[in-house]
Amino acid sequence: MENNIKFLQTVPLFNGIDEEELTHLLGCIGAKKKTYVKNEFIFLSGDIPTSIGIILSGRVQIIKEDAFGNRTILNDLSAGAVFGESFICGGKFPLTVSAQAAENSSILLCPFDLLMHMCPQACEFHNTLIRNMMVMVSRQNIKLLAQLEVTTKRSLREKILTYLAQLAQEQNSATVTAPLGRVDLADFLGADRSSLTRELKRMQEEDLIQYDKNTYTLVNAVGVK
Amino acid sequence: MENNIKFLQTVPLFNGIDEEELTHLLGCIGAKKKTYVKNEFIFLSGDIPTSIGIILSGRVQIIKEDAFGNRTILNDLSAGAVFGESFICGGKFPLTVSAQAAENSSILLCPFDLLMHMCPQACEFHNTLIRNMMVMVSRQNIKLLAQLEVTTKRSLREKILTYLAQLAQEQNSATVTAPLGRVDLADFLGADRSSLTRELKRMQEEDLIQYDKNTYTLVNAVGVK
DNA sequence: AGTTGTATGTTGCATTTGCAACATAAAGGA
DNA sequence: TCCTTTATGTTGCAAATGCAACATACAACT
Repeated sequence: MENNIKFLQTVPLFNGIDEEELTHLLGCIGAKKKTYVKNEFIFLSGDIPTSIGIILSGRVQIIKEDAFGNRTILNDLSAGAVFGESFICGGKFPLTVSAQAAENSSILLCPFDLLMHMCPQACEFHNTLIRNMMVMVSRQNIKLLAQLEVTTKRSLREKILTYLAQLAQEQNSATVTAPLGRVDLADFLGADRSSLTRELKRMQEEDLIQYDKNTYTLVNAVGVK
Repeated sequence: MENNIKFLQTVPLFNGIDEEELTHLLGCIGAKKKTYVKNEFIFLSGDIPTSIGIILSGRVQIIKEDAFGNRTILNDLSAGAVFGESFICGGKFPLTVSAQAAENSSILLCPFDLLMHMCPQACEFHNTLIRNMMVMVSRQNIKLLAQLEVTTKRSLREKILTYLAQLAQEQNSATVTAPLGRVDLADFLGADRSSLTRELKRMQEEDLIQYDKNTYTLVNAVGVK
């Protein structure tokens, strides 16, 4: 666990909390390390969570599956990311989404339930933790708004362009590398995979974009160099 | 302002903060009441906000407009609601959305910028405020996830059914009243208004739903009475 | 009541899109 | 290396959908 502590100190959630405090905290609440194989579910929609998850290594996707088997990827998280916190911090809501290991992953499960709901005087760094959490959830919020901007677009082409424009802004380049393959990207956009490929091809033919695998270049992009 | 204090005490953000503290707080940070006429913008996309808004009366919509003039309604808020907080609490991000008065409204603008970023020892109730904010932003997060569930649906019919199912769960009834009219609902679903009307009509013909104005009944709904 | 502006309903039409089915390519394991 | 699995590309087709244009209904204001 010791080498994990060093890593955990770099995680935004534990900003401003020193090594001893962190060691004490994790022991005190009974955090447990657990490994998951690819495609294994970490949290399941419908459960009432008591722990947040912190990714020590690997990759986790937050997904939503409906009765028809349609899958939507809501988030794609890598080492250092925290998940499940909204449902804990909002006050014990049943999960409306699932967390699934996108590859073999090592997760630290922290029973934050008590921590978030007990009296604020519990520990001196308790308030720091809540403040960090507020910042993280707020940013997550902004991220969700960005995704909504994509998914509410009326045509697939607009969705693709909006998504690529967001990546371009993040990566500050008109040539961007998407973290998702075709299957996952289609799920993210809320579209059919074959429709996505088809539209990408059309857009390339019309010289709107150029792409190879998961690298895309916006041609005549405005606002980015 | 006195009668506003009574009202503000009922707002979740100020949970656990008593009248004197609240009066002091608002004076200290320089909160200002301002009125807006219908359709007036309160916050504009691109601005870096320094205040959060609290609705004293009226109705405010959080919207996103793109270059083509497509408008998406991200949220529809009434008295007591707070907006703009994610961009303050996440750490001074430029707004990616706008806030617009949906009817004549009275708004309390609270310069929370400093408050959220200054040293935690500022006031004794400062930590209460941050905790409240964390809970609110987390819930907002869950709400955004619900909206994503709707907008990522692959067909308009599924979007409508998902939206109505969510309302049915909230209102615990198979007959629900939507807070949005056709125009706004179409924007919310990310669809064309005429397509929405057409699909609603078809669904009624197929006896999936029944509706009149903004009241909808799910026929053969599962999970609700 | 009359006027104006906005919300809503309706319809034809071209286009987009999901869906299914199949081919090919790439990746991972035995 | 071979085999299996998964990802990706391709295409035909029917259905869904955006769009434009217009009619009607409703609400607000004078």
